[in-house]
Amino acid sequence: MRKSSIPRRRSSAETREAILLSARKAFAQSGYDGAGVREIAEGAGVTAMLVNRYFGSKEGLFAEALAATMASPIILAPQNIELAKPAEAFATALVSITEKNATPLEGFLILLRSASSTRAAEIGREQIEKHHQKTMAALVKRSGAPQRAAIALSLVAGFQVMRQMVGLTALNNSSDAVLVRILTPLFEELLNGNGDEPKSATRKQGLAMAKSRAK
Amino acid sequence: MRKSSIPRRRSSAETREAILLSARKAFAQSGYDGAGVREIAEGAGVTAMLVNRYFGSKEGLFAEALAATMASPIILAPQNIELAKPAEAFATALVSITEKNATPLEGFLILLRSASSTRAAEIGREQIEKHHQKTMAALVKRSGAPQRAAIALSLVAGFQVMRQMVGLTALNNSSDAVLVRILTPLFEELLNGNGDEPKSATRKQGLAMAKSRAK
DNA sequence: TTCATTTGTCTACAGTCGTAGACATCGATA
DNA sequence: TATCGATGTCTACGACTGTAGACAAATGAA
Repeated sequence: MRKSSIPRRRSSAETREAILLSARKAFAQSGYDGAGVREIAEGAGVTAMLVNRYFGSKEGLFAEALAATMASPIILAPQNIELAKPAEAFATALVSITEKNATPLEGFLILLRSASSTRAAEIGREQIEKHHQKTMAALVKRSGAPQRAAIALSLVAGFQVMRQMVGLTALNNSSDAVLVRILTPLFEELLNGNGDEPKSATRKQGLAMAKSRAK
Repeated sequence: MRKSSIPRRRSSAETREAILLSARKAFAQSGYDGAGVREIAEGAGVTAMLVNRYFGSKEGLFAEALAATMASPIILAPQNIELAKPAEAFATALVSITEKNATPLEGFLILLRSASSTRAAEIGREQIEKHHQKTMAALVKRSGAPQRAAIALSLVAGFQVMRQMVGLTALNNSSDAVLVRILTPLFEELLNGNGDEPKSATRKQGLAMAKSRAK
């Protein structure tokens, strides 16, 4: 029986978790090919071989790390899309999440940076489409167009890429408020849709002229 | 004197061009780390060492290949942004360019797939910001906000990533017309801007809150 | 204490990478 | 024909990679 408060040097679960955490960081930063097993292991305070002992192979580790990342609530802040002003909440969440020293949206980062590896890309697509269905369900239901949700996802991914991966100076040197102000009407347009017009009370001030053109 | 129509086995310029072309393909498909010099050389019908002879190193080859790709007119179809309906032209160009069997927007692909390598990311940022200035100059000038241009660029990049790299089914299975219809008002919003309001007095009350949140 | 199980490390191997240096071959000119 | 520069290949090296197998140490139960 385990009554001691100091188990062994480490419990199996703790080590697993430490490796997964290190793997998430490393994959997000360097991609599937770029992140080395030795480097991941060092980040978790273990040896490279132990990683393979726990996850079978690097591929297995990648699948688990990506799944864990996607499942975490940080991505897309899905709890916000039910608010009264979903577009603004969406924009604010996206901007704050991609702030300079903020934790990256690991899911997208891992996915994008690993897309060059064929096997990793397959795993990634499965994960993102599964997650995509979950988090964007409300959005799809409202607009009735999965393409709309997909394009919203594209904007989120692109913004994150340009701000966190590429590091465009125009995005890094400007205040959050400016970015939110630009992004909000975009999300509004995406959330409300323009093909079907179920709700008229939704205020879209800057959108009137945009809508007139879109037939 | 060179009167013969058959020069040598190959002229220096031809070989250079062949290597660059092969490198663009390889980098777009596999990223900086993923593409090997031997593989690139084989695609050009030469040996790996000749690549280094022409470009000094893999890093030098990457810089030139990325510059050549960015300079090619395919990316962002910049000639269209001067049309009467720039937003719609922009959306149409983006959708048609990212069609299933279309030539990928190599510039972005190379950039994104190579972002894991630190050195490659630096080169890429330089290139994209240089190109960004050129192609988006009109857009920036009109809206007066470089952030707006950067976010437009984000949307373009994200859309391309999701359609060509990730291969989201919602984007691949839908008709071009639907995608254009969704994208057009977004570009319109980005092109027209709302920070400086030249034409309409519609103000934004949602902005205050956004600004208050983003400290 | 004794012993088996868990937790972890060390060494090594086969492969790939970028690339340095020596060597080969062709084309035009003298 | 003889020669020289341009064009290109061959071999090899050191540094990496993922991971297989043998070994070590700590833990809990007997």
